Amino acid sequence: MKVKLGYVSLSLSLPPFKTLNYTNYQKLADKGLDKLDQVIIYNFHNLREILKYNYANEVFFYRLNHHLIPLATHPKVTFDYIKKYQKHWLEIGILIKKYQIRTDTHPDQYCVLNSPSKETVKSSIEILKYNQNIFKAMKIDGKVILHIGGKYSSKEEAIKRFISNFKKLDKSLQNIIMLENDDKVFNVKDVLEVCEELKIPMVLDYHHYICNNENEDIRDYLPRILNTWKGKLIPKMHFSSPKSIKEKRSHSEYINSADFIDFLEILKKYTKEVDIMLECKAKDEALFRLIREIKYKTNYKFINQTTFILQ
DNA sequence: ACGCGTCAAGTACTC
DNA sequence: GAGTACTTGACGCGT
Repeated sequence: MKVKLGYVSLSLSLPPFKTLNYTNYQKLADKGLDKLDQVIIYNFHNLREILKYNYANEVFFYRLNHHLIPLATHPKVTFDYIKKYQKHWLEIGILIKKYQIRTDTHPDQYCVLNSPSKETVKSSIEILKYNQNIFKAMKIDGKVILHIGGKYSSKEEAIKRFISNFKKLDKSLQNIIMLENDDKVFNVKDVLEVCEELKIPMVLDYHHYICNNENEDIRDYLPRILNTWKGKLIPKMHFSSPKSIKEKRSHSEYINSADFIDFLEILKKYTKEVDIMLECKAKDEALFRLIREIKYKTNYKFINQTTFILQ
């Protein structure tokens, strides 16, 4: 099995992205849009640096920070974040393609497609379109990873609403969405069934599976999960370690390498290839530490810094 | 330079 | 009912 590892959003070796929230934007009055422009230009620069850093360190799997363009989907702030920055988008897109970095996005908790509130669904669709727009502007095949959403007292109804709202989306939007099991409500079985019905890929989050399961054996589900990727893309999964036994839902700074290796040893019976996104507080440092430990503990054959093969 | 309150938005949980 | 966690913690203000 060939395994490629990735990390999320920020490198600890590089500066963070800048933001501008609505309150501060308003305080700036007519200078608000100028400030926003400065932040956006800075973030483009920062993202280019991160991509170069990834390439230099042979990281080929990366999740974009979705606050690259602050206030992009705010209902009261309208500005052109595509055409005006076309040159920047293309530059970023060219880097991503040149470096062959698999890139995805993961909206935050406000993107809830199955909400009973029409307004919430509407703004969630706006968030999805933002993601679609930026992928288009970069001319890359990015994907958005979503959760099913809230439970609202009935899981069944909540799932039905998700499916119904999903089917109402433009086909082009449907095509970029993948679903991930969450740590509280929608477990592996729930999400798998939805993915099978909608014929979209399922991103298995192993940490969420540990937090939220009905004592099912993951081995029983892996063939079906991997089947949702057949003929589409290399399967993608998420892995992280719990902060502590007490705070098991929180992400730890680093990956527990023994758990990770155990997981790989299970997984290798089911797929020839997988891309695994590590979700750790220590970001790329967690990735590099995990690699050091894997090299020490196993005889996996490394193709490059972050890609290896296990028999 | 640093600490603290705040931030557009949803949902679910604890106290 | 208020506070908090989720997440990508960053910004601005007061000291």
